[in-house]
Amino acid sequence: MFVFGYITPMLSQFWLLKSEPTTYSIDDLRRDGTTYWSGVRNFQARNFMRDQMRVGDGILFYHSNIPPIGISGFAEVSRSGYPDFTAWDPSDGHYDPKSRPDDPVWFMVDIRYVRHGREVITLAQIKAHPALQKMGVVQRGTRLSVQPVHYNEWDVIIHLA
DNA sequence: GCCAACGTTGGC
DNA sequence: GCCAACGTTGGC
Repeated sequence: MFVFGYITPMLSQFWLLKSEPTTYSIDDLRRDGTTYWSGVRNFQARNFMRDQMRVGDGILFYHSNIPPIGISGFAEVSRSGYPDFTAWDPSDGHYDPKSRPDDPVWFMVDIRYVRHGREVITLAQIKAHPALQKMGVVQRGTRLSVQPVHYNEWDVIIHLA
């Protein structure tokens, strides 16, 4: 746990964020250092970002769709939830006229790059690991792009990576 | 490219 | 409130 410098790790929370690497990859995050996690248009995922994610929370960065599919690296929350301004821009692909600056519907957080994994922890590895069977990414039909991760799962994964 | 599962929309 | 149709997600 000292990887992240936490004194009391149980006070932190852990999350998994999905991204298609052709859209935004762990390499992009390393280059940028930090980024805002905009464009999430799912209410449950929004609620996690708006209400629960806190500065310092650990993030598993997951590459979806394009092999190698799996956890490619680690990040942390660097700013807690605030309105996703891309929803207000008609020229943005994630524009949503129901969200307005005086009454925002969609929220985002900022995240900061921490490190790459030594190699991608593949979905196949996750599926094969007895301690990781409850993770959203291995449960049928769970498509949430922002999901909570249990401390025990986080612990297993950082030791794999 | 296929397709199952999901979330949203809109008619009623 | 129900539910069919539709668009999207995301593994394979």
